[in-house]
Amino acid sequence: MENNIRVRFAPSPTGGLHIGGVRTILFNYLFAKKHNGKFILRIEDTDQSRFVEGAEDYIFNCLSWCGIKADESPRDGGDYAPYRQSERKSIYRQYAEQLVKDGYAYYAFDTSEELESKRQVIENFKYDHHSRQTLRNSLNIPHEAAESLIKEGAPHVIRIKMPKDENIHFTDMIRGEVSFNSSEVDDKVLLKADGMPTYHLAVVVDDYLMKISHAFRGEEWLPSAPVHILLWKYLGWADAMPQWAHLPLILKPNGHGKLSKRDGEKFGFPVYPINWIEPSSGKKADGFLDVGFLPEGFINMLAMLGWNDGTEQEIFSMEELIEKFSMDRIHKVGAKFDYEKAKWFNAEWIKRSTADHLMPYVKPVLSKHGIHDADDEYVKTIIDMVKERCHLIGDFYEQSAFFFTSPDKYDTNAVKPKWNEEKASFFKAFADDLKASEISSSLELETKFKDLADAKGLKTGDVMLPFRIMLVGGKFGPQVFDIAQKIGKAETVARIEKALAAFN
RNA sequence: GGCCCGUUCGUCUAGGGGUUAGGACGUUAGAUUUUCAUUCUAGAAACAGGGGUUCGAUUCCCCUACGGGCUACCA
Repeated sequence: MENNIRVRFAPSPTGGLHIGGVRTILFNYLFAKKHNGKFILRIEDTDQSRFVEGAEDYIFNCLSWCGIKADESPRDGGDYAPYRQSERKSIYRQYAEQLVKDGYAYYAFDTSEELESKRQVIENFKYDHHSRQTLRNSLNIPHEAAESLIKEGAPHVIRIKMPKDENIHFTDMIRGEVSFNSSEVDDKVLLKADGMPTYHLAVVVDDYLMKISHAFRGEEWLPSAPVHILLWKYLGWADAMPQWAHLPLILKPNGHGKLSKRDGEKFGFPVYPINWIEPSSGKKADGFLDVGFLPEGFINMLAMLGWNDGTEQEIFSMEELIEKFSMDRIHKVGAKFDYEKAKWFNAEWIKRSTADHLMPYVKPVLSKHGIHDADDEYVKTIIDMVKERCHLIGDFYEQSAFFFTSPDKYDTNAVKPKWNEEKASFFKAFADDLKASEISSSLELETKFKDLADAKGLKTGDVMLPFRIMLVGGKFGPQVFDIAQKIGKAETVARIEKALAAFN
């Protein structure tokens, strides 16, 4: 089915893509897919001073891990290439000049330093309809003078000339009617001195040229929406203007401000999908992938932060999200991030996943801890045995290491106080007994264990825990006889004998 | 400061003129698991405040308070 829904997002490769950005992208993507439209990814790399090498790859890696693929992007191509703003530089100037010619914008020659010093002297200084008459711009100096200044190569920017006291209103898909008074908004720079456009110009020009139908972005853009609305009008494209949606922000867990990149370290949870090396400090910040999230759990958690389908369902796959997604159920308010709940989503996904699906995630974890050559089928049965007690992928190591290696340390506090000669002799006899017999099921093993305990005049309960400690090392793990059966008779005997030596 | 957006358990949220205000995370207690986790059962826990409108307001309107966003030649 072909339609004209074209949704876009434009991340900037200036710093890692954090979860707020990913969620905005996710909502863009869900809406596009829901309506059989196209999801377009443009790269906002016009701020060269903050551009970070490798950051664009990083964005694509993150999205790929999340299972989000753009229909058009610098990587995937499309009808409106190029998709990097830096490569579209030549396009923007002509539109900025057109605005100047039509009287909607002007050249300004003030340097950043000059404006900065004004800001320090004048409280709440704004470049607006009041102050522009006193500043160095083409509205105040003769036309010819301005022209020649530009010819001489004098540094200049192009600013929008915001009208005085005009009511600018538009309909936001999430907030409904929103209105601003144009006098409140300053004369934003559209084209910078280096010839690059600012976001304000670029977003309008690109959205127009790329035939974008829906423009979704974070709530932090709401105050500059009037600039963009005016630009659509001034460029004569009012009829083609996309529908707007300003998505709520993700807030810090304590509610004080929007979640920032530094909060990961501060609060002890990841803020990036996959690990990101902060260019300024060289510090590596683990991502959700690194701490053991499944992409399904991550996406599910993000989607539920500010959206729900109106039922009590909380677990959604990407396919279900696409099917059930609707704009009118997106919240207006920012949501505080809750890492505990995030982990719960992940645990649910681990429990619901098959061993086959989990294999590629679990294997590297085991291998990191030196468990390399385990048989795949064996690992799969182990995964099914322990997955319900794992919240993060890394938990698979602690929960299953004893299936592969004999414990080196024992929780002796759990055994020692009640340890005695009788128990020692029971285990010795049990080990000897095992050596001499064929065991095929855990039930058979259990019966043998209990019978022997009876014969020795011991309560089964008194020797169960020591047995577990011998096999596992601690008070955790699945059914003890299942473990014994899994690791096999020889290994069970070996572990009993090894532990016996350690306990005495 | 100005402008904009918002406010239901600690957190994520459902609801909507008359409800015992529902669910989930977390938390507490209990059961199951002779361990731990899972699972199950039960409990504590919310409509920011004040004015209207109305027979009736958590729901609609206004004000206040509080929170968030923006206020760059950053996005």
